[in-house]
Amino acid sequence: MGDEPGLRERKKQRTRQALSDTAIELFLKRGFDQVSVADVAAAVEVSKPTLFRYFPTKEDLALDRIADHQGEAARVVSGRTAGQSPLGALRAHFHERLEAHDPVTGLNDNAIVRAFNDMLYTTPSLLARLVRYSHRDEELLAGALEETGGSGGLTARLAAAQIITVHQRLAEENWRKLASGRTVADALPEAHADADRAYDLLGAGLMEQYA
Amino acid sequence: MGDEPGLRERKKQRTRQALSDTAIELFLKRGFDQVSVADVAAAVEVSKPTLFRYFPTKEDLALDRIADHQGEAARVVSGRTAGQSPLGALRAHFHERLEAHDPVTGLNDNAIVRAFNDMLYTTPSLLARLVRYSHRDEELLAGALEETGGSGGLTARLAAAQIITVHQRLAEENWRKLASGRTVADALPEAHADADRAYDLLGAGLMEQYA
DNA sequence: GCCGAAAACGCAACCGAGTAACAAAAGATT
DNA sequence: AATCTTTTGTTACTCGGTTGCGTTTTCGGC
Repeated sequence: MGDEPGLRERKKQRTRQALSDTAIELFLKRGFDQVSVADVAAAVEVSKPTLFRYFPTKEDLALDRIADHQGEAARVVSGRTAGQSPLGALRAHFHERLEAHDPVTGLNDNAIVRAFNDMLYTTPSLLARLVRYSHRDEELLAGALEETGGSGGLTARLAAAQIITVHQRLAEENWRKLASGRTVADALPEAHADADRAYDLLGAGLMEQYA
Repeated sequence: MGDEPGLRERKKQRTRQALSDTAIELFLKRGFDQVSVADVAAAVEVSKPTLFRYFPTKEDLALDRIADHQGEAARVVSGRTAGQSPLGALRAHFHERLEAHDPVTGLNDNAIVRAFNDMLYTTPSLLARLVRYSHRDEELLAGALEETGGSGGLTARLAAAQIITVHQRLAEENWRKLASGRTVADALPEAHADADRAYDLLGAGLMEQYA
């Protein structure tokens, strides 16, 4: 019953990791569009078809590093402490991530993370792929919300869509702050305030402002 | 000072139209991925580079027909009657479009429109391109909302993002209804109810349900 | 330790989207 | 009619992604 991965599996993991690492390194150094998949394959000493056996598209090659965040929002809702509301849990979690300078919040000035975010937000095809990822996130979140017995399926889907969208815009806003040269320390209080503003809006609706 | 379009301009318009029409016809008949841009160019008796001088990507070629809806939400807000709230104007407008069976609502069972929507929602690259269109829509709407003096820039952007997202989900929901074989007449009342539900949610927030 | 089945890989050729360079044609201008 | 400008066609190329096929590598049972 020795259930260790086995040699084959370990090699695959290593190849996969090498591809992702090398790709990101090259992308950050020369720019996403200035690096061909053939370049990456050559650098890892692997054939082009092999590369595509690991990653379905060039974009996935670049986004692998953030793919494990899949379903985070759903997990936060499902795993919230008793007596906590879904929205409350999400809000608290976002503030936590902000405090931890989690790259997903857009608020992180590690050089590599910043370069990565810059690449993300300035490369249309990556942004498009990212949208597909968040679409999956949205479905998962909708599922989790429906579990709470809150309301019908449509309501859950609408709520999930709004929440995921707002997260994206908050991250984008934070990235913009840093892109204009500010430091994390400087922008952090504002980021918290923005998040509160966003969650107040999500919770209480747009009526006060726009009706 | 005769300012009529001139022969050259007229020819260009006609070529552009022919490209879009022929492309959509072929796409609907054989499927987006089963038609190459070379096929379209050949059918219009135009060279491939010429085609790309009119449409930057294959996707734009397919989406040209719906491109004129750009900025509709923003126009509704800017052009609302005095005393009407932005949210109220958008809600009323959506109900109107629903009643008119406007394709943008997803609720239209004309054979061609349905085939077009099916193509849209089942072709990832088209969906991705559509996302970019709505991103522009969102910016325009955010601008219009800011004009109303409602609130700060971030609030306007968040509100715009939520509104556009909700529109998309409503259209998707309506498309789903028809895709499962129902008729417009049958689904229309539900679609109105869904829209009201969505706008209630937008206006009053998610608090009642999820907090 | 050996051997057969699977899995993974490399190679080479291919397809389709999109672009560049330059020459040819057609509309506009005087 | 001669000229200038805009648009077009041709050819050839790059790059992302796929396919077919033969070869190597690992795994499992013996």
